[in-house]
Amino acid sequence: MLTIGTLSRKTGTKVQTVRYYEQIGLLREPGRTEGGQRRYEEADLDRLAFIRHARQLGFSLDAIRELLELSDHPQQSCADADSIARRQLKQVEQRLLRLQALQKELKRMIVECSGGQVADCRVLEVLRDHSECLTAHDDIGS
Amino acid sequence: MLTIGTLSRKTGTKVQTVRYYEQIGLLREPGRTEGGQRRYEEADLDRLAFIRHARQLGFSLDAIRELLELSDHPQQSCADADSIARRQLKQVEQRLLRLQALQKELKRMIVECSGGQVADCRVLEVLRDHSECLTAHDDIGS
DNA sequence: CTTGAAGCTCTAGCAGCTGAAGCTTGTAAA
DNA sequence: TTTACAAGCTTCAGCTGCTAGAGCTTCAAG
Repeated sequence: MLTIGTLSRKTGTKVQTVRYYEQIGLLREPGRTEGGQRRYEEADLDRLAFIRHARQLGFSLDAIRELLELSDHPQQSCADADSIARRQLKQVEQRLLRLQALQKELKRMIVECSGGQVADCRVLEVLRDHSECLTAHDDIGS
Repeated sequence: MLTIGTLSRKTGTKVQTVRYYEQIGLLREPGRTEGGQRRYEEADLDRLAFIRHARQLGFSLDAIRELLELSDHPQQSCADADSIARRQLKQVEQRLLRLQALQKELKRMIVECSGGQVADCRVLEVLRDHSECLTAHDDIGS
């Protein structure tokens, strides 16, 4: 019999977020006290921990839904879970490439301006003139 | 006299997005034809290009607002622009670290499951058991 | 003069939460 | 047993940065 607050504390999830997960169907509707407060079981804690862990690894809620679906049916082939993880890895690697490009660009922008005026500011200059850009960055970095 | 479509094409911004930038005050309200269609000048194109470029470098719209504010007042010291860029770089570097950790973790998760069943799936196992995690990842990776 | 692309406004929706208002319940100490 | 107050509840709105769609009007070329 765990309160929502306990779940929240044990998993580092905000109380509202727990309720939100219930609302979107990631967590089941738990039992209630007579007064209407939620009371959870250990299994709910595990499930929430699973969700949070997956979120920390960057999985979307939809991907997590799939993963939970899979782990609820242990007979199936695990190829699906594997492919979800691979998809995820691919995304992460793409983001890494983009961020590395941005890092390079930003470092290049930041030169000592030691009291100079905005008119001569390298930072603004680089932003103003895309052609100065070393890196082809055509997508919005997230 | 540029149409919104021209601006859109030249900067790779969706038409809706241009109107959105106007709505939130990043772009000025342009002149209109008698029929009510927007007509822009070259300066608007430059400003939009600046905005898009900054977005591509990962600056938030708020940061961009500040940068535009600065570049509109060329007398000022450029220390502010520099510090915005540095802040941005710091953020990028933090994200990089996180993503690198995630990449490591995901790679570790993905082992050949060669037709195995979900019950033995490493991917799900790792997600289920946080303690298997090599990396301390306590924040949500975006 | 007609056609069709491109423009317009307005509204709603996406992910993934988060905060606040205003109320009720649970629990532990006095 | 009463009372105080933390923690729960629901509902709604808002965040970022767009994007899509409905349903209409305007512009420009042929």
